[in-house]
Amino acid sequence: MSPSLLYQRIYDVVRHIPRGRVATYGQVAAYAGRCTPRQAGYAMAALKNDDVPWHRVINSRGRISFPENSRGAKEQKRLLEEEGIIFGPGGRIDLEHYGWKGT
DNA sequence: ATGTTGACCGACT
DNA sequence: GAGTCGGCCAACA
Repeated sequence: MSPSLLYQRIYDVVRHIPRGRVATYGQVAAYAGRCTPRQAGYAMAALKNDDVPWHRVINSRGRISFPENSRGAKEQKRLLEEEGIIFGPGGRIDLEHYGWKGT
C-alpha cells in the first residue's frame, strides 16, 4: 500500500483553494478528513513538484510557516502577493479577509 | 521497540 | 501583544 494516498487527499483539498485565498493547515486537515494539521504539514514538505498551490496554505496565525530567511518563505510570499494578497505588519495575512471559507 | 523532530494548534501565563 | 507548554501523530534515526 502507498502512504502517498493519504497525501493525495490533502493535495486535492489544497487544489480546491481558490486563487487569492488562503487556508490554514488545520483547515486543510479538517477538509481532507482523518488527518491532523501535522500531516498536512508533512504533505507539503514532501511535495516536490508545483502541481498544487501549496503556497496558499499557511498556519493558523496567518503567517508563513517557514523561517524568515528560508528560500521557500520568500517564494511563498512572492506567489501570494502575485495573487493580490496583501501582507500586513510582521508578514501577517488577514484570515478574516483572505481565509478560504470552504465551498 | 524507543527517542527525537516537525511547513501545527490551542490554551495558558 | 509575546512566550511557554502540552497534545497531537506520522516520519525518521
